Amino acid sequence: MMVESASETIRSTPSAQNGVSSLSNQPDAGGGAAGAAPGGGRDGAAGAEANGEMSPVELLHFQQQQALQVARQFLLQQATGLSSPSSNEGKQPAVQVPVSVAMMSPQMITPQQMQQILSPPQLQALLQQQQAIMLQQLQEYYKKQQEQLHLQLLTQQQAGKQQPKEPLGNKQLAFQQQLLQMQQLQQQHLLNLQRQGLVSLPPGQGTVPLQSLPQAAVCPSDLQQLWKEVTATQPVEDSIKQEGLDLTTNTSNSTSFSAAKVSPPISHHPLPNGQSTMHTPRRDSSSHEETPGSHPLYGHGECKWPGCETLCEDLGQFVKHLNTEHALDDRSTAQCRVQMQVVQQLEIQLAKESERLQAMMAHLHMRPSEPKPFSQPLNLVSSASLSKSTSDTFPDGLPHPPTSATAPITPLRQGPSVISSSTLHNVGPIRRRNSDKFCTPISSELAQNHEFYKNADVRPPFTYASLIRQAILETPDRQLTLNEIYNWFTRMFAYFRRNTATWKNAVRHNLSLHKCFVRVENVKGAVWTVDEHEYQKRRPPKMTGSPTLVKNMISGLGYGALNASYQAALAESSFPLLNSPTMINTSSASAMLHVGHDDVSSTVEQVNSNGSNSPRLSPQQYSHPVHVKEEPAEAEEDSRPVSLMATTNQNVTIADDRDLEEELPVEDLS
DNA sequence: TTATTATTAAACAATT
DNA sequence: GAATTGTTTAATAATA
Repeated sequence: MMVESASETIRSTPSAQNGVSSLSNQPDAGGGAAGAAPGGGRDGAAGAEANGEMSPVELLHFQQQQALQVARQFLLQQATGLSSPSSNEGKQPAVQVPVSVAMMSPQMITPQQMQQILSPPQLQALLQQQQAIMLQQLQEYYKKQQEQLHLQLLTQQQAGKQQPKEPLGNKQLAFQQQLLQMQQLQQQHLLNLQRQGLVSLPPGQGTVPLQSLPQAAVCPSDLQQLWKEVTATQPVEDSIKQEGLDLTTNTSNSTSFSAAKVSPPISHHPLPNGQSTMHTPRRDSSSHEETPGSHPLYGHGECKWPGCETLCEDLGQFVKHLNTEHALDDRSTAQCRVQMQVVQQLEIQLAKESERLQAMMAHLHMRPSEPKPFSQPLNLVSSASLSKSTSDTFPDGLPHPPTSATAPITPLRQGPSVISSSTLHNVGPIRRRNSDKFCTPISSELAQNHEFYKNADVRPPFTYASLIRQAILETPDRQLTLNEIYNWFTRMFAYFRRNTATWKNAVRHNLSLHKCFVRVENVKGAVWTVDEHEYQKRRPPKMTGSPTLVKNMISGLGYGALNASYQAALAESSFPLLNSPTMINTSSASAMLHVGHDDVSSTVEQVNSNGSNSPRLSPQQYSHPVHVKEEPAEAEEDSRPVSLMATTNQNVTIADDRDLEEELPVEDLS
């Protein structure tokens, strides 16, 4: 009996999509969770009107409170994605965090949307990037705060000279309190990171860095020493420089150390000065470099800077525009910060969902496989009940899931990449068609991301028809009952373990709608088969550029060209997926990539999946009576994954050649 | 702008 | 009678 209780159906309306998101723009939402910073209750008073009748100490307190408030707000924004603009913007330029509400609306992107936007490897890369960025940002922020504290201390010192009656102990105490507050903020932020899974901790070490870090950063002896040096007759700049750097180094090193220590997957190496660098994937690093003729912020003739969309005719003009309009200033910095927060929110959501998945997996008694950098929550099942033999899946040792060949392709085509309120709704209900194109042969994609899709609640980027066809073709008999198709969906994709009412209806609808699915009556019921001929007709090639190109590529260049095109796409993700690098034909590959992914996809997909599973069967099922199997649906569940493994391997390696030869006579390609 | 395709929802009938 | 299976229609969105 299918469990239909998971009625949390994702509606196609953007409002419903947004409603799923647990993100909140309400300050209290985040404040309740992460805003428990000590002394937070007084911020309201501190944030009140500054009447200019304060004593120097009060003024100092006020300033410190303001700094702390800003700091807290910033951290809360970091942790919870609050978009409330800082009310102290003008008063605290050193830590101004202007946040545009409109700019923050990307936070409403749901995890599902994000998953649809980003392919598994992109999610992974994004997370890693953001981890490093956030840590770096955190370090910089604390550094600023430390410097600011020193400045305030100097001010205090001068004030103390002017008013020697002011007891030094109070100021010292206030300063210590402030440092402690900062320290607690720091703690809390790191705790948030850890709790959200952004900084993963090895078992048994969860609290060690957290506790040791702030103490190491600001221990009482440090405070004493700091106070001594600040109150001494040291030059101001020296004081700031020395102590600030010391503290910063201390803090940063601690942060970096903890991050690097507790989260080995993060390529995050502390430098002596406390700054940190990260090893970004090659694809990312290359994307940040200005390669001739392209720029990551330039596309489709317009500037991709958030909220800009300025039209630039060529790259030169764009660079000029970039240097003039988006130079290093407060605005750009703020926008960059906002963008980071946007991404971070997505990351947080992903972490939450991953955590949820882990809990689900744990609940279902699925033991995690070997830890992986950030796909760890996505590769929990290696040999659980749902999967019979995943070790058979990729015996070639290739770095398969979730690194995908579609990584740079699928999501990045999602409309304008400019994040603005006007374009945000584009990432709402994303059609599966997108990724059904763009060089995504379903069998290969499934082979590479088999584990990913099976364990992660990510919607597979294929149409229902493609999936149904794949399900049917994977069976030796190439026929499935409806229930078996259901089972295949739920077995292969975690996503389809929920919203059953929705996708099952869609499956039935597709089976009935498309002529490529042929229903064959049986004594015990009916099974569904695939009419490959109809399936190919279902998506007539739209290759407008060169109608003969497909034939040339297939018959002339052979599968090498197809493979090359695929590899060319893969090359962008620096992922050596296919094991025949010598087959790259750059010209044909680029030609194919430019002609149209849809056709490539369909062609490859056809080539890949047709006949690869059971070569002994003729693909012309539509013209022959189908042998109706009689075994019960449940009995075959255990045996099918094995065949799938063999299938997926063949698809990636040698089966395609054979399949190509078999499929070459198909006349529908022209 | 239009046509095509995919998705989702829903109603309904037939079957189990 | 309930659940499942299968068909059909419609609305909506994305894309060519």
